[in-house]
Amino acid sequence: MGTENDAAKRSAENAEGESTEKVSRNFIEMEIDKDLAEGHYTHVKTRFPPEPNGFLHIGHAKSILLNYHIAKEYGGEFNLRFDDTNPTKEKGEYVDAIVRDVRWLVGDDFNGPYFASDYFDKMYEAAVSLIKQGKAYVSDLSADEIKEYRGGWNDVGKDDPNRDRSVEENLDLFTRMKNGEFADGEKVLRAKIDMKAANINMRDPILYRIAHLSHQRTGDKWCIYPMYDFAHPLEDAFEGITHSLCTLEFEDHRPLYNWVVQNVNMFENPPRQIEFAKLYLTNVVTGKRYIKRLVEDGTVDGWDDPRLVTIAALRRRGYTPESIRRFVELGGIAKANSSTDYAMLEYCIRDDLKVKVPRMYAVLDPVKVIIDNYPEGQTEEFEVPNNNDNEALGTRKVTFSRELYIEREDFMEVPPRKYFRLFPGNEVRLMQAYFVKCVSCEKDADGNITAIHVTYDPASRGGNSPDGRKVKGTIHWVNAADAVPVDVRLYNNLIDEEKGVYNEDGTMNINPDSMEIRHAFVEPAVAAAKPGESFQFVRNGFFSADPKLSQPGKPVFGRIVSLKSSFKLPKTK
RNA sequence: UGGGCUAUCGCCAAACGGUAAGGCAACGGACUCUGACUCCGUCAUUUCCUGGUUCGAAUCCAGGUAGCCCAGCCA
Repeated sequence: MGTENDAAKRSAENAEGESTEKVSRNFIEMEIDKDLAEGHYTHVKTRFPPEPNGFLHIGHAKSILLNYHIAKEYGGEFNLRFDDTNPTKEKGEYVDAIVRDVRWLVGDDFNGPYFASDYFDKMYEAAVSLIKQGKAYVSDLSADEIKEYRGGWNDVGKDDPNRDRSVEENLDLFTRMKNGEFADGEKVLRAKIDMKAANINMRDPILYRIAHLSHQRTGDKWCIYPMYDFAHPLEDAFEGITHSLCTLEFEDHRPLYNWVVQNVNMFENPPRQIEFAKLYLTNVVTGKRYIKRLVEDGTVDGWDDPRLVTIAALRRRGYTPESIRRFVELGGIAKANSSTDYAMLEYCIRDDLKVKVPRMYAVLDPVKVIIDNYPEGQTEEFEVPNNNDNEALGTRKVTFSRELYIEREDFMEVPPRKYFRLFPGNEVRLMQAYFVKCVSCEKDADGNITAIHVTYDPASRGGNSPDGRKVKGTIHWVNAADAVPVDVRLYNNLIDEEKGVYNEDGTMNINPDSMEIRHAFVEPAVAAAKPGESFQFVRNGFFSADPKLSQPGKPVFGRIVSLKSSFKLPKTK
């Protein structure tokens, strides 16, 4: 009966991957094939290297899964490594959140987590090696001066006045930087490359800066911290990464990446960086500072608000790791900037949950139905399948009696053409129960429908009439006597899609109606849901008991995704 | 305006000189105890544009055009 679909079970299945036959190889696979064929590498090792400065979102899922699948495909390894080289931005709590997200997506099938900060000693040695080779020097220039000396796109840079310091002096100065003899910003270590390079990254990039800050993991051991462009290639190389997959904005950094791994003289077979396009979704907020603002101003109730597309939010909403993997897989890997339609994500979760979860009855906007010719006080039970497309999900009993609830939108006093549901004189099937025919309705003083009167055909018990009579409409219902009231949240896009996400002035176009709360009636089996448990509410979509909102014995449901529908009610009111 | 990258259906995306895959979306229709699912069908004579090479070009060449990224002691 119960569906024990918990994260642990999902994770355990993660490693297998879907059996989707791929028609062609992406450009990264082709590059790796070539590397292997030409003998540049004998194996493959990848990594996902987040900075622990915020929550991961759907875009990161692409990176995680790409790196993971590439490694698995070639029988290689996959590392999770935190790029924690800047203590001003990083927090330990993000480490835990990120590990949880990665684990949710790929299970325990990764090495690590490792930390860039664990390599600080070796990075320091690498810097010393560059200094000794005359390839790095300590600069006295201020940040502003360095910026000025670097020059712009249309001109070349000027040499740093300290560029030709002796090795001895550089060694001494760098040691003293490390020892804390200088204040923040007073000195930096720069690579000696080419101030005239067209690629600005190569104009003597900064390797180390001074920051008298306590680091999450290394405490006060260091007051100098390596810059990304120096640290990252080294981290990759230290770990024996072969293919360092990153996003397009780092293309300009690749020459520097190569310069570092080649010039520190520590690696005989250094890694190679390959860039791919980020995954963007249409009309969603992924920017950390924007999400932060939404959290802070209370527009959403945290980084895992189900309307967000952080991995934590998707998980809370009821998305499965399988659906995310499928989504990423369908999107493919390429170098063209693109924005995937949100409908693709919705397709993936519907497709995944379709046969996985039970299909039950929940009436989101209830109106009472009275079966005039059904004996008062009589009750009967129907045994109904939990999922017509998955017998393994078993059956359950639903009780039926004279008074029921149905959806308000399943009745119309004056129906438009092609309306198959209940209206005076029309007969419909109450799902799995009986045919009923509408006789009348009651209204309050304002004209609102308060009850609908029908008669039932006892011969149609179970939902079919022995005389072969057909009905065009089948509607779901719950028994008024034992239906359980629960709150159900319907989500709409957080963003006003007409206007797009961002405005020129940095504000966002928030949809004021991104959440509707419905006081619904559900059948008892649904009310017994455990947090995180998902269902299809027949004709209403897929729903999950929100783990953050649900209390023991009192679930609060959120809609993961609606069902597709080709039915459009003509405009009324 | 210098450097880097990218342009193939509404949205992703294959095709690697041999005559435009596939998915999502959409739209028809069949089926249906979910207006869902499923199933069938439609959906690029043309690949940003203009020339050129070739028996043959989305693929090669030349010249344009458009978009994205880069001037942090962020990653």
